[in-house]
Amino acid sequence: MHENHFYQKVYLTVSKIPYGKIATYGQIADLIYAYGRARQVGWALRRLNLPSSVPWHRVINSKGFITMRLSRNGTDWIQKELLVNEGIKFNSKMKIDIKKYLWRPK
DNA sequence: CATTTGACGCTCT
DNA sequence: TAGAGCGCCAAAT
Repeated sequence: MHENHFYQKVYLTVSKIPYGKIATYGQIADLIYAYGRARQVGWALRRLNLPSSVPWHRVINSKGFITMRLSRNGTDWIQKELLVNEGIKFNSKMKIDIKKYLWRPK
């Protein structure tokens, strides 16, 4: 099916984010030539069965926050823990300095 | 089949 | 963390 192809491209691109770096949903969409489909990138990551070899935790929203939602069933907090383990700092508002950690693929 | 929801993000106010 | 409105569209209801 077509959407599976979309998901595979998401996973492949997310897998390229280096340790200690982060990317945004919109950035991943851009990289797979799916401009405007940031929301679907989120859907693709939500579908992963954890633990996963795909570094899903390195994708955050464009505001520099992890999207905290009850419906994530705790995976939002797991995401924070994984990022902290990679040396990523959060300020008192739980915001990440995107400029400092953003992955800039060459 | 219709409507709502949501791991998004941009513009305008 | 401003917040509302809108476009996006797969999945859930």
